[in-house]
Amino acid sequence: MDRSIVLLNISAVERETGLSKDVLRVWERRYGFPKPGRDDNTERQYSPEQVAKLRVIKRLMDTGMRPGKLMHQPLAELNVLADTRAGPRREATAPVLERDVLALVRGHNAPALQHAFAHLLMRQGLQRFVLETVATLNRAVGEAWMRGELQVFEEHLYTELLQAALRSAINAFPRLSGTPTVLLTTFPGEQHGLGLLMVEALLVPEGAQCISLGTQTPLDDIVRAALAHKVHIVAVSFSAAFALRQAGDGLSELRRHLPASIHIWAGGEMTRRLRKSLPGVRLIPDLSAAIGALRID
Amino acid sequence: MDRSIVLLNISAVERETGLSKDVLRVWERRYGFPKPGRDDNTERQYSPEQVAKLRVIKRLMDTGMRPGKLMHQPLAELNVLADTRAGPRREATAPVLERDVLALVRGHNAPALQHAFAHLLMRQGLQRFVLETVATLNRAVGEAWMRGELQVFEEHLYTELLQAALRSAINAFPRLSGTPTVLLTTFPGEQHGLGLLMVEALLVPEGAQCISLGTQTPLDDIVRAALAHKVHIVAVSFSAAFALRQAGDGLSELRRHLPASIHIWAGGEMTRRLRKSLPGVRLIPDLSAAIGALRID
DNA sequence: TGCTCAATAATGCCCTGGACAAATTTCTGC
DNA sequence: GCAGAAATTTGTCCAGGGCATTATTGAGCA
Repeated sequence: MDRSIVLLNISAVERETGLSKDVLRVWERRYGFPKPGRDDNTERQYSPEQVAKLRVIKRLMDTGMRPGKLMHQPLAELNVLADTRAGPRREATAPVLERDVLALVRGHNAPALQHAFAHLLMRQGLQRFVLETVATLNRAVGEAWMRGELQVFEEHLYTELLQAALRSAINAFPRLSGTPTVLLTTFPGEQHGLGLLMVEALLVPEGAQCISLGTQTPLDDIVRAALAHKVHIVAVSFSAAFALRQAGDGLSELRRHLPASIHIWAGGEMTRRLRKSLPGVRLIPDLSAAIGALRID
Repeated sequence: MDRSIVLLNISAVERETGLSKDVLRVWERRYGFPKPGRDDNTERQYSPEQVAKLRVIKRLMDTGMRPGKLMHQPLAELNVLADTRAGPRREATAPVLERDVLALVRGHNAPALQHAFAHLLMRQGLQRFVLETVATLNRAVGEAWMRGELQVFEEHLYTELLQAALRSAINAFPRLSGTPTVLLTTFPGEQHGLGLLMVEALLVPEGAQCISLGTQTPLDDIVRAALAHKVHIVAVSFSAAFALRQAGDGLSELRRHLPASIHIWAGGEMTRRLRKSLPGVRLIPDLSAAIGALRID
């Protein structure tokens, strides 16, 4: 095991940060950051520190901040910003629970974490678990990550075990042939599937029949699937990181290609940043809105 | 709902085909395909037909063919190639089963498909289900897709329901604190998680303790996770589409950063195309090899 | 002061065309 | 028939320019 510093080339940085090569190069030209070293062949070589800072910048931008302001701040300043941004901590809500679960994540105690999820789920029931516990925990995990208190792999383990717990619980419900039928998926480029699972977990107990296509379904195929399965609602989920523009364009496109009788829901963190209104698309900025929407649509 | 043809810009094609913008542009320059139209702003606008052909080309290249040979063939020729490539159909193995399941997929009968998976799983047991049924079905689904007999959304539904079935079954096993401990994940850029789930489904009944991080864990974090969880084996999965070069580099890097006492497994379709040998990395070209490796390592 | 609309700045994405290294295939001499 | 050299193929990177969209600022007005 050697300690040599691992330098990353531009496509590795693209993969790891979600920032395109074009953006990385244009930032360097315009802002002077990141200014990677060059290898023998004059190709960019990014240091792990640069990548770490880029990740934080990306995360802050996903909450609506602009790169010009962030680029020259030292990492410490960025963390302060992140803290401010996070808003007041709601200590009262469920601080003990959050702390306990975060402790398990940080302690790398997979069995205990799995057990904790199962336990909470049983005690609260699926819907309450999602609405109260999961929503809160997700926020806590996101904020901890932003403050640098959580490694990427720790977040991965959290997400993975949570997904496993939700999926098992959903599967335990008998598959009703009830109404309405909801098609769940994300657009190409959006790889976070936890949101889909959470929505499914809310809707299935309401008697809805959910058909999930997983993540990243091409637009054409969403349309085809909606028609083939004769669904009443198409629900698309977006994480905070998803490009606003793509989302807006995609949703309009979807609206144009689906018959008016099929409702479109757009949910997830990103939808709170959407400015322009999308006629014929129902925004579901928070999870509880999903259940409400179900009763209307 | 309008019928206007949907043209895609270059980044949409990148997302939908997995071919980078650079590759799309250089193919156009070198081979004259794809030659998209241009919009008012002289930006590339790809037709759905071009994208469909690109998808087939990509899939053929993932089996080892070279672009220069494929680029000028009409779509029909490519499909013939795909057929040839697929090798002799093993009609004898489980043709009825394959046909039945494929019929359910094509009939968009989600409840029946879910039921079929659950039924087969119960009858065969988890390991046999994975080794015999799932492996065969995956091949059949892949080939059907290549022949154009399956839509993307149909493949998505298949994958999604299969994953749900596997996850439930895995969850049903008591989480043993047994040995060895195996860390499962994929490299950044590899978003197919079905392989991970299949390996987990094989190992858990053997008494191994599996910790899955899901897909796309940065290299550094794989190392950190392996150390934090004190695992004996790190297993990384690659779909056929994964870039050979990246895989090789990444695995060597991983080997350099992990203590020698931790074994590294590389599995998935891609590993069959790997040429150069990777010292200290065990290749698991097919699933049954995983169980064998477990008994050795 | 507060508000609307226009001017300005910030930002992301696309483009061209050149270069090079790694991998693969073809050629050559034995 | 085969090892090794030469040629070809292929993916990725680079520089630097341009433009459309979005956000911010400023001006005029109620």
